[in-house]
Amino acid sequence: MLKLSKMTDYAVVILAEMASLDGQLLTAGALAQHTKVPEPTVSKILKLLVKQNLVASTRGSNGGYTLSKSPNDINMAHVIMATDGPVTLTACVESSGQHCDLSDNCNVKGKWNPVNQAMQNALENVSLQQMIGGRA
Amino acid sequence: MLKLSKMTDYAVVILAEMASLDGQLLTAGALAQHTKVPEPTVSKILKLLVKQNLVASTRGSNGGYTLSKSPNDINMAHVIMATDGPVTLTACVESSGQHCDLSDNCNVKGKWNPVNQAMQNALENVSLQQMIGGRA
DNA sequence: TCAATTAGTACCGTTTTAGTACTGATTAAA
DNA sequence: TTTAATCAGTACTAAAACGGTACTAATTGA
Ligand code: FES
Ligand code: FES
Repeated sequence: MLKLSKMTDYAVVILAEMASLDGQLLTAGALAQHTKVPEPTVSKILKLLVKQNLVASTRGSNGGYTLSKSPNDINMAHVIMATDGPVTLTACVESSGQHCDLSDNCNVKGKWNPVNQAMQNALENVSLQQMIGGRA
Repeated sequence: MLKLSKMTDYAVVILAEMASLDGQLLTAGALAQHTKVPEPTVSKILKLLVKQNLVASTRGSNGGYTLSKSPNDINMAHVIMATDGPVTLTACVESSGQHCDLSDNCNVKGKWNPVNQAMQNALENVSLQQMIGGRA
């Protein structure tokens, strides 16, 4: 249905909360309370975001999470990559690595690539800062 | 994963085949043979496309399907609408009609709307003609 | 009447997704 | 050194979405 997963939706809400309290080290539990997203899910998402270096974690007692970049430098394409994997509109997009059954006698082979790229670009041009209402 | 369904993928392949044989009345079976898409699936997709007035059907013996518009006037957003429903990136996009659990204290409410619109526009600007390789 | 063909609906099996649970590693503080 | 808090990683389960199929009804030309 050309939709984002709930994970991505949640991830943006969580990131937005972190941005609004920038600099603070927040635990998964605290973020769950603030955002009303179930805590185990928050934890799961934060781990994914750490892997993409969108947030930094501090382990141990008094640990927590904080943004590892400025909200201006975090874009939606990157967040989606973290939670849902790369943007690949169809199985036959080059970057997908997958093989399409129809590729032998397909009359639209490769034609999705530029469309896919356009989507990617559009998402890269939306920053977390914009998602929390800022202009820049 | 921000991907299109296989249905949409197939639909475009089928439409492209129809475009390349423009004017001819083609049965679901014939299109299945040409495209290698399983026939029942072809039938299902054609029915969806008829509902959106992208193809016209003729019933009865010697019946079949044909494009109801020029390939220039068929765009990907419309095809996606036929096979997957409207483009709604997240549950909280205005046009989705759905209600988001987090909407009460959500700090990114409504912020997906322009992004969603950008996607929609990008898809509207890709015609079937372009998908079959034509410039215009 | 008969055969071809689309229309509509309903169903099932598989895959994907969301959510949960559990164990292990790290760190600060008592 | 012990304890408690916290993140890391993995594995599992339940629910939803999706792809595919089957079946019946309606339409039309011969
Ligand atoms: S639909 Fe996959 S290669 Fe064309
Ligand atoms: S995430 Fe749904 S309203 Fe904000």
